[in-house]
Amino acid sequence: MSQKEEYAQSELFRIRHSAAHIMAEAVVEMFPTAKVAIGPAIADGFYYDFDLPRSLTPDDLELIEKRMRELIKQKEVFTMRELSAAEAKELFKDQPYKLELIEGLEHGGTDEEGNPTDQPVPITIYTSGNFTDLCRGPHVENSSQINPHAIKLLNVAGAYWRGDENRPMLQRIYGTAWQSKDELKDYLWRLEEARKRDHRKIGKELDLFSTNDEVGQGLILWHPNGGMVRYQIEKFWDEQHVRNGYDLVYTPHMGKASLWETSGHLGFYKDDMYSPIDVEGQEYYLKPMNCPFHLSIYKSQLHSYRDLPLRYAEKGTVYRYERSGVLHGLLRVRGFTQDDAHHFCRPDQMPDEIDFTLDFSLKMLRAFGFTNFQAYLSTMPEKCVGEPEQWQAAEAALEDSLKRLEVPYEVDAGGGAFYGPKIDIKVKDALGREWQLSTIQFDFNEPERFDISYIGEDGQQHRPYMVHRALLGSMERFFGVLIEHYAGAFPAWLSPMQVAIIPIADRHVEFADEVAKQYKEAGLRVKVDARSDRMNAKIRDAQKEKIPYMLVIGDREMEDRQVALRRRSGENLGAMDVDAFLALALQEIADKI
RNA sequence: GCCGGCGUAGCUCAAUGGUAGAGCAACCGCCUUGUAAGCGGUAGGUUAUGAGUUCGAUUCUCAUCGUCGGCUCCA
Repeated sequence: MSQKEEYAQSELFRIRHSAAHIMAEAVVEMFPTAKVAIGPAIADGFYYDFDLPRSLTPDDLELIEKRMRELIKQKEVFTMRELSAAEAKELFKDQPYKLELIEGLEHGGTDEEGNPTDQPVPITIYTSGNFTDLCRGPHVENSSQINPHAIKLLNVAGAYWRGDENRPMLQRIYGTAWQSKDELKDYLWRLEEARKRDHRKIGKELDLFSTNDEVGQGLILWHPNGGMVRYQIEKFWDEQHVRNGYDLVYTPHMGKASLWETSGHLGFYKDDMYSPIDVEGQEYYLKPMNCPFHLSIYKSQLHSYRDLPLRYAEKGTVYRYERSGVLHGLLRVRGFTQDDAHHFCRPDQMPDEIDFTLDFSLKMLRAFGFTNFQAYLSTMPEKCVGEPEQWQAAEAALEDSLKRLEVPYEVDAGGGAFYGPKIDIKVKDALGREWQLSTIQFDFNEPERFDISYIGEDGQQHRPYMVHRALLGSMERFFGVLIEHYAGAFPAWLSPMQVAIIPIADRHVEFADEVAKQYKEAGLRVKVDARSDRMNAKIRDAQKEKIPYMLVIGDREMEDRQVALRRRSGENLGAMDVDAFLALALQEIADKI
C-alpha cells in the first residue's frame, strides 16, 4: 500500500476531512450566500474552497477558527445518507459547484478529489450540525473526536475551481488538524523552522544570491559567497564525471528554429520557450533543453558499437518561460543551469547503463549529505512514441536497478512522458521534507528525430538507446535545497569561508596574518578579523556567518605558535599547533563533513 | 497569468493627509580586549515607479513593476 493510500485510511485523515466540514459550517454560517466547492484532507491538514461575497481577512480566519471550536464542542454527529442523483440535485439546487460534482458522479468523470471515476458511483451526503455536504466520506462519528485545541487555520489563497484557470477563482482556506495539542505544536514548530531555513531569507543573510528588478524576474545573481559554493559543487561534479566515464561538453545558449523543429520542441514545448530572436532574418531560440545540442555532437561523426556507451555531460544553462506567479526564489526560476547528461548505449548495454546511472546518482547525492531517498517510476502512458518492447525493456531496467540498489520506490503507472519512462528521485532533507532532484529518463523520440545511429558488429546501422539524466537537477534549485537542508551552515568543503582567525588584540594580528597566509597556501579559505572589536563580537559575527572554524589567537597562542579552535557548533577544542589544525581541517574537508 | 497580501535607509522594522524615525550594518574616534554584541560620534531616504484626488500625498485612488501565500506546471 502506498503512503497515500495508508493515509487515506487513517484516523487522522478522517479528523482532517471532518474538520474541513466543520470549517465549512462556520463559513456558511458567517456568509449565508456562500457557495461551497470542495474540501478534502491533504498532507498535514485540510482545505475548503468557497465562493464568497467578499475577500477574507486574517481576522475572519480567527473568527472562523473560534466558531469551529464551539461547533466541535457541540459534539456534532456525522451522519451519512445515500440518495439518488435527482434527490441530490434538489438538495443542492443553490450550490452550482455541488451540482457539477453530482453530474460527474452521475455520469462518471471525476470525484471530489479529481480522480477519474469510470462509472456512476453512489451519491452520499454527510450531515453534521447545520451543514450537509455532498461527500463520500469517511468522517469521524462525531466532532468530539476532533481535538478543538489541535486545529488551526493557516491562510487564505486563491484557487481556481477544479484547478482550471478558465473557471471561477475561489477562496481557499487552509487549515491543519492533529490528534493532540502537542502534535499541533510540533507541526507549527516545523513550519516555523522551515521559515527560518527559507533559502531566500538565508540567501540574503549570508549574501549568497539575489534577484533584481532591473535584471528581471526569475533570473539569479550569484554573489561571491554563493558563487564559491557553486564553484565547489561544480568542481566536485566535474571530477566525478570525468572519473566515471563522462565526456564534458559545452554548447551554446541558443539555436536556430530548424534545430528545435527537428527536435520537436517547437511542436510540444513551444509554450515553455521564449520568443525567437531575429538574427539576419533567421529565427533563433534560447534553449529550454540541452539535448538537441548533445545529439548534434553525437551526429558529428560515425560511431562504432565499440565506442558505446557514450556519456556527454554539461552544466547547461537553459531558459524556460514560467508564469510570473510561480517563480519562487532559487527553486523556480526562468534561467537555470541543469547538471545534464545524455547517455547513448547499445540495447545489450542498457540495463548496466541504468544501474550505473542510478548508482552514480545516489553517490553524488550522498556526497552532499542526503541519505534518504524515495524514487518514483513512471511508466508508459497511453499516448506515446517508441515500440512497446522498448518501453518494456526500459521499464524493466529501471525497476531492476531500483530493486538492486534498494531504493524505496512507487510506480506511477502511465505517468511517463510520451517519449519514454523515467525514474525521479526525491531526497528528504533535515526537516523531512521531500525535494525532487534527480531524474533519469529514456528518450525514444529524439534519437528518431535526429536519426542517430551506430555501426554494429554486423556492419549495419542501429539506433542506440538514449538516456537523459540530471542528478542535482539544476544548480539553482539544488543550491536552494542545500541552503535549507543545512540551514546555511554548509559543511566545511562547501562553506564560502572556512576559517575565521580572531586575534584578541592588535598585537596578535601580525601572527594571525602569518597563519592565514600559510593556510591559504594550503588551500583553505581563511580570513583574519582584524577589527578593533572585542573577541566576543568577532566570534558572534563569525557564528552568524556560519563559518565552520574559528581560531582565536591571543598571547598564549602566539607564544606557543598555536591556535585555539572553536567550532561553529560552539564546541571549544582549545589550543593546538598551527599545523595540527591545518591537518584536521584538510582531513574534514576531504571527508566532506 | 489569475485571486489576495505586502513594498519606508544596505538589513530588520516604526510613524503621520502638513515633505520621515529606531536598532543593526557602514564610516570616524576612544578602548586592546580570552569563546555569541565595549563606548561615543558621523553619514545615509524623490517613502518601488508613474498618474490622479487634494491647498498639501509617503499616507487616499488607479495603473505599472517587484515580492509573499496559493491555483497550474515542473529542474
